[in-house]
Amino acid sequence: MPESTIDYGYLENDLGYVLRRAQLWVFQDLIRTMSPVDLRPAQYSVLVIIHHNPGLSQISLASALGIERARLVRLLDQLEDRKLVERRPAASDRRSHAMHLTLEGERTLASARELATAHRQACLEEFGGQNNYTTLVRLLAKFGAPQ
Amino acid sequence: MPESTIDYGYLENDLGYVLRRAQLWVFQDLIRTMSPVDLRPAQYSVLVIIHHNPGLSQISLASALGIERARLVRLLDQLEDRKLVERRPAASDRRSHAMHLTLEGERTLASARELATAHRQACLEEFGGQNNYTTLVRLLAKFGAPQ
DNA sequence: TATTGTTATACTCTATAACTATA
DNA sequence: TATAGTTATAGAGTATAACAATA
Repeated sequence: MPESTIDYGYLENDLGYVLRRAQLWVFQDLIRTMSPVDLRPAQYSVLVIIHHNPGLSQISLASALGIERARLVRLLDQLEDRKLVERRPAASDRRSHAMHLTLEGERTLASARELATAHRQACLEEFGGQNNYTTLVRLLAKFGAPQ
Repeated sequence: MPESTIDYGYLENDLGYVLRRAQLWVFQDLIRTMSPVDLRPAQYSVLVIIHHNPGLSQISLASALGIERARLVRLLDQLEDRKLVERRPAASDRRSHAMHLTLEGERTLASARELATAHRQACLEEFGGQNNYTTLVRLLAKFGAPQ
């Protein structure tokens, strides 16, 4: 039975359903385009946030990414094993770590950024142009955004 | 260090990042509002598709949902254990199953539908109105949609 | 040979609770 | 007491490969 005969009911007007389909597509394309630097979406976003906020704590980082601090620990373990990030002792609070990118981390992020350009272009084309893309990002940014 | 000092860099203009944040919010709200009928988003969408396409095969169902057929097996096992769906032998192809909702499955879906109304209302309010919601769904439906 | 459903495996991600060392 | 980081566990979801029954 071909897919074209499927009736999606009200699911095709369900925000959760279309969000999931879209995110699946975008993440798969991101994973594919990032494969030369071997970064998954979560790892990439960790590097971006640390780059723009050197010295921030793990709890701030987890909050910015919208993930649990327990999940962040293993993410950072992997990136630290690959010598891309560093946990340094925080000056003011000895419980806390100050997160920094290593030189290689900065280099990897720079490469990732170039690859991200190709990914963004793929999204633009898949989606139907700059205007729709911009509108979409603007509308989505209102949801669950860290204030 | 308060979150308000975080610099998200270009991440806040990254489609994958905002998609993930939005989906997280919507799914969490959906899980919360569906808790009286104990259905997760994937389970709910299974019931919806079967209801609108009684007798369809597992492979068609998996394709409609954008999940692997191996993943669907366990989803259906759970729902069948709860007597919400039935795998019946397909008339034309003895390899295949014809999926149906039980009477209790139809009742549960009807309850879920009513709860979904509250969820939709929560999304509308979180997001900022019917117009934005409709625009968003329309733009997202172009991504990775089954043709 | 190819397809449908199944089983198995490995990995990612989410959600929680509890522990330690500091505050 | 509360907080930052960690460890452990359970479940959900994703991605593959292989298998039996059937086409």
